[in-house]
Amino acid sequence: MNAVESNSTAATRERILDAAEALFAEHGLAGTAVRDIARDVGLTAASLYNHFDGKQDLYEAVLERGVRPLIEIMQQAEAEGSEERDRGELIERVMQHLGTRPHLPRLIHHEVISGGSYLAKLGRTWLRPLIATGVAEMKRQSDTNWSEDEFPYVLGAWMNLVFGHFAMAPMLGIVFDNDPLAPESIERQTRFLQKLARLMATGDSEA
Amino acid sequence: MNAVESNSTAATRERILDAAEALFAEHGLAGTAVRDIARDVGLTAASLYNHFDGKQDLYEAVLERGVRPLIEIMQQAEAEGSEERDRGELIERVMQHLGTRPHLPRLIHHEVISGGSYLAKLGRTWLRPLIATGVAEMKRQSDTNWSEDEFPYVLGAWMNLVFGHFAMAPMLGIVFDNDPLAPESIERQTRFLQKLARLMATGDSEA
Amino acid sequence: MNAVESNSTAATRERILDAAEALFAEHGLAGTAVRDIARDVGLTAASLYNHFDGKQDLYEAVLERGVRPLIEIMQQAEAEGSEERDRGELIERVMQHLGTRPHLPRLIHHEVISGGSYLAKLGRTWLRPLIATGVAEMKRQSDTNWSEDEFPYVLGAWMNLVFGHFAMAPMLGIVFDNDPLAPESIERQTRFLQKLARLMATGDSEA
Amino acid sequence: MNAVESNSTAATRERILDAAEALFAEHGLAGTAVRDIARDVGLTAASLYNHFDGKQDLYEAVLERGVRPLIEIMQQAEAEGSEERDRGELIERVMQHLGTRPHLPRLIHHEVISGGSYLAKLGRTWLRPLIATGVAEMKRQSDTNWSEDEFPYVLGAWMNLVFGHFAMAPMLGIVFDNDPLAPESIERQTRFLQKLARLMATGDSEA
DNA sequence: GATGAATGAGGATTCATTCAT
DNA sequence: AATGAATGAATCCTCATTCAT
Repeated sequence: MNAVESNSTAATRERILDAAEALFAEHGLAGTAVRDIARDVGLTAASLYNHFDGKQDLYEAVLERGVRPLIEIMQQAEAEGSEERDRGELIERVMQHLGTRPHLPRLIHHEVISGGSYLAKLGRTWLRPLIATGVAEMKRQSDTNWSEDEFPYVLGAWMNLVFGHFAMAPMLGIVFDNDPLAPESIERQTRFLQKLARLMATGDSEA
Repeated sequence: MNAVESNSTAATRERILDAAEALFAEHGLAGTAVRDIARDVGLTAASLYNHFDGKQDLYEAVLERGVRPLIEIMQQAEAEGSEERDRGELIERVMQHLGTRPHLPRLIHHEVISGGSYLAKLGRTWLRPLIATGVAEMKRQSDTNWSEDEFPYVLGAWMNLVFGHFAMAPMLGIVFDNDPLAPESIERQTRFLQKLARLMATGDSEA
Repeated sequence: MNAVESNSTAATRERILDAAEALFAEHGLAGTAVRDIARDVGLTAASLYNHFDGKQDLYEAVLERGVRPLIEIMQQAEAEGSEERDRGELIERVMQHLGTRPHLPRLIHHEVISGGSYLAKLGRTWLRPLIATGVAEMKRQSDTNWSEDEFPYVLGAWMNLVFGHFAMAPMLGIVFDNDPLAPESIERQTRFLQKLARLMATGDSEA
Repeated sequence: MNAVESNSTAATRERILDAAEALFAEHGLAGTAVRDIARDVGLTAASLYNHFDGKQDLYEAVLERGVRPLIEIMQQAEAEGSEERDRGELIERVMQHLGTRPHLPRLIHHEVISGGSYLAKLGRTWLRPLIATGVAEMKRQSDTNWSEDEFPYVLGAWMNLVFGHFAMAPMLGIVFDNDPLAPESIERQTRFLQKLARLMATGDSEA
């Protein structure tokens, strides 16, 4: 009974996180009402406080849950070493993951744009080490069009290209009259980015 | 005297737009309090209502004022015809303009991410025609690595690269420890994008 | 020029009173915005203050202008003496006047129901003397069904019958599917009240 | 416990309705501040929103609660059939009820005068059927002074006489120097109206 | 006499949060 | 764990009024 009970509450917690993620992604922290999150879960606002300490706490839990797998993908790629690693494969993994959690990029964009308090943690603690590795990696590669002081720009560009596809989806959908979040759109964007990666690295689109 | 008078009231309107632009860009529509905009202008919230019909109206005026010059830059480039036009020059013009109005990309990101009501107008009325021209243009060029059905992805990528630099500035600043909005950062990003443009078009970074 | 000028301002004053009368009658003092009155006259709210000291002042001017002719009708009837006076004729005169100023009864109802400050003046200064005369008059008449202590009820009934027709017009219109303010409706109501007056006085509908 | 709980919250709702009824009757919808209603109940304005959806909703609930018993009295009288029914008794019942809820007539007057949105419902849904029955009833009676096309005027007159006594109470109180809402005043007005009813029906005040 | 701009006061409503049940 | 009720703090907005022009 206890197990079931705590299963059930863990499930509730997760459902709250799901609802919150969707709403925070769409309306941002300020634009999302606790009551609306609760409603989407089938609860009262008061009940949320049995699971989270407050709106801010819930928001951070959503970010945490969303960002962690991304970090892990990057760290794993880093750990696998440069030999086995394939630029294209990393792109694919990240795109695949974001296709599963399409709210995440918008969530992060909101946070970044607003210069939220979670931003520093995100940037300094997680992104910076990864970037360092990325730069180190680029240095070791010889087949590149970029000089060392251009590396940050290359990495920034990748960040914008990958996240932008998801975050700007509503606009892209209108402009190009398709759904950028549909699996096949993600697939095509993945291939496009892989091709671009080859171009950027070697100037050879078939490399 | 009359000129001064209308100068003064027009100036007030402009000052309100300035303050609103900064706050909306940082906190979004929901996260910005009318009273805070007013305070930044040195007015009471009530006074704003002598100049705008409400928060929503003000928000749209800010977007309108911000987006219009962008559209004009694009339309002008389009009008100049393909001979005289230089890919690199368009990138430079847009980057220069956004350097002047660094709030704009965040503003647009907010709007896009939230799927705001202004979005449809933005996309359908202004962006789509420009995209159409862009696509037509790409078709006419032979020195390209891209097939026709990849064009939208190329154009989407450019949108994300240009706007992303400004919108994600807070994060980039933390990660790379510099100020992406500083003139020389913008300059370098411009050169980076121009180089990338050459790569994307021909696979030759020195083209 | 001066004469024209002051004519024109007097006319403006009157137009303001007209607009205010209509709005106050419909929405009451609290429910009417100064700006709406101004708009109906083609002015700005600020301009009203060139003609009236404020909302309250304007309201009282409207009441004053509306009530005065009523008082005069009553006083004139009183002055004419009992011989020449005809119950039916007084009813007719009042009904005719109210047909001309159909807002007045609603205006007065608002004031009465809210126990407004003008009420006491209205009641004590003007109505009470008239009532006194009315009572005296009824006493002198022998052809009546009413005892002396019923007189106030009779007079109150008349007040409600006459004013009610106009004040309750919106409801009567719905219930009976006609327009109680149309001249012929007023005409018929007048004849109805005259017949009722004969009944009340003598019990004889043909008297 | 549950019963107490739901008693307590239902009681709060009722207390809000009581306070709102009094204030709406005196100042109308526009003239009444939600905060004042709350204060009279011993609550914060925000708390009212736990019980009602807003000012308008509360207003309609007050009207609904007030009008329903009236409708029921009329429908019951109608159902009892004409034999057992006594004109005088219906008058008495209505007067007695209004004596209990003296705010009601002013409330309705406000609504009628302002042509409020509840008015149509009131008139069309409830009053019109009753009027139809009233007219049918009058037709069946032979001892009357009125022709068929006068019936609406007779019924309108009754409406004004009964409601007017309460709605115009503040003015009547000043003019006749008594309290029209005191039980004995209501009693006397009832007897006056009954006598008037006999006069109107047969021309015989002793019938 | 008319008006645009400014404002203090207030007014309806929302919101995050607490707490007793 | 869930909730109805309560609330202080905000938020958007309206309003009557003033004043310089």
